[in-house]
Amino acid sequence: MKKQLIAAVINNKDRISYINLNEDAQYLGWTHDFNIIFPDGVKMGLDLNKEEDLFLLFVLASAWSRTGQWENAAFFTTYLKTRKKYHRNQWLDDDFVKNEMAEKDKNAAWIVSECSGVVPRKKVCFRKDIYASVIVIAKNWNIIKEKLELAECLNDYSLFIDYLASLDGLGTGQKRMRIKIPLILRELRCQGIYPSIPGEFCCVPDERVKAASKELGIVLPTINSIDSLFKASAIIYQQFGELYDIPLFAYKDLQVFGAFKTDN
DNA sequence: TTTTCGGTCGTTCGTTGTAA
DNA sequence: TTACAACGAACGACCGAAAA
Repeated sequence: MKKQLIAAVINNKDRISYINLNEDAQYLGWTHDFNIIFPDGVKMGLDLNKEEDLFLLFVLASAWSRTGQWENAAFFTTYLKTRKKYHRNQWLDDDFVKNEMAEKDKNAAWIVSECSGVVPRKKVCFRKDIYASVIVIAKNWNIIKEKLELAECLNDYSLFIDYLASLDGLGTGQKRMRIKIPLILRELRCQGIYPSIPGEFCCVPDERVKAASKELGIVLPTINSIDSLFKASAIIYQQFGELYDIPLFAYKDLQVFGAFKTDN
């Protein structure tokens, strides 16, 4: 069953936007290529060597750390990238943020109409509460970078994880970000920025992934702490290795395509 | 007919409480 | 301590009714 799922992922890499595999079926990361294409033909992606794109990675993770379809977070990040709204100073300016919030619906409609590649399943919406989170990232940006570098130096990523998980307001309201922290680590690992990040830290056990795990009989702990989060991540990594959580995330989409059938 | 409004439902989190 | 279920927050999606 697991082998069939992995085979389905590899065989359908060109049909599903977020399955970014190279010729050797090596996973390149979600942000390597969003498969969202700008009118000038340029493809949306993040180059995490660049500071502004690294900033957007955190924005993506925080935006994704909320209810709603993943396309919302992806298009929000795409919008910020194409309009060059990825400098921390912009987000420390109240008027800039107010203006962004006031025009969020217009901007969401605009970016979807401009781009091709990914067809959102539902109407794309920029949630009004993500703006406060971008401000939190901007305010703490220098420390975030320091913690990341320190973690790499000491080869102890729990320093970075614990810090990020302690920041109020990266989730909805004053809540913290948790479930998408492994996404940040995975992208940094996949793009070779910090290759020493253990793969066990890199799998996201979100609702889609948990539901697929359950159907496949992969038992994950209930996630209500950093500890249980990374326990779940490690189990997924054990199962799918360098494909991380992608097979589980893609499970339902592959079934819809008829690319993967369950026996029962 | 088209647009706006209002209420309900669904979702995906993080947190809290409880029992093993 | 650890594991798990239940809860509540914070939205958006959806749909039908009312207004324009």
